[in-house]
Amino acid sequence: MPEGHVTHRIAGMLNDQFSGRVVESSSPQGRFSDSAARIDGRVFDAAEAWGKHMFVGFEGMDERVNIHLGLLGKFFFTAGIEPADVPATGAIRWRLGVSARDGDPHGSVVMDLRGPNVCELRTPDEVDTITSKLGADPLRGDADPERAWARVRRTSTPVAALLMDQKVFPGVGNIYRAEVLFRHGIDPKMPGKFLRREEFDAIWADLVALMPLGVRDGRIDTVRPEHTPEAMGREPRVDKHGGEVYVYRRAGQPCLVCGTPVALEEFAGRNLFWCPSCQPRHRRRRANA
DNA sequence: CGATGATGAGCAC
DNA sequence: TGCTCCTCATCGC
Repeated sequence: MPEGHVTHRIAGMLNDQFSGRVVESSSPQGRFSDSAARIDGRVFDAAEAWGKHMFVGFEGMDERVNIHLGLLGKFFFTAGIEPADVPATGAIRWRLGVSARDGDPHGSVVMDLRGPNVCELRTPDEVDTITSKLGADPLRGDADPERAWARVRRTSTPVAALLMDQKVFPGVGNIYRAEVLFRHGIDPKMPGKFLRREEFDAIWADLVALMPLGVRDGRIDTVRPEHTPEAMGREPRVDKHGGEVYVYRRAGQPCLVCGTPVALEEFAGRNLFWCPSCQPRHRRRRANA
């Protein structure tokens, strides 16, 4: 259930909680037996996030475990992973590839990984290959927006597709895509080459500002102060995705800004949400290329 | 109690 | 573009 904020949030939690600890690892479903066996009994070193990918390293081991949650994967921790819940001494246990039928993590089991797309060992070269194919991650301090702009400015690909392209905006997923386009009043179907530089800069700056809030809070909130439930005197959003948003999964409901029903269309196999009024169909513009 | 869909993405055609 | 894989809450009968 992850966009990049989840990957970065969990990498931070692992580093906070498990640094220097001996990890005992199993793969109850057998799907990730190789990875589990390789790290079993090793000392956790550090986890690093790149977009939606995570790399988990152990002392004395060049390879790292590459985890990608896909659409359905999720981490579970004992009782919210407060320090008090992690046994102070001895080995801690991770279960890589379990289901709800195996029960929630308990006792010395402090972390479960359910349903990830990927949980594989990677050599340093393989890690480089993966990360070199990703664009500049707005959640990484060293991210250079010129890499994304170089692609955006010269393609007829719609911005809605570019935002989902991990080679351009790694870590961005369906929620951040819909919300950032809404926040800047941009037609999702606008070709990248029609995006003005100042619009691109505003989108990039917004991702750099918004995504860390998702990392901090563990949910995606994108509404501006004047559109919060308190400010508008409306009921808060109740669905379990949690965050207060403008258009994501609000098809048919009135736009929080103008009241127009939020639109929904299947686009490249994914649900695309937008406000037809706040994000009017683009007029042809001078191309950037 | 089966069907559905969902914050993803690689691959075949 | 469509199929595939993964999990499980939610929905309709």
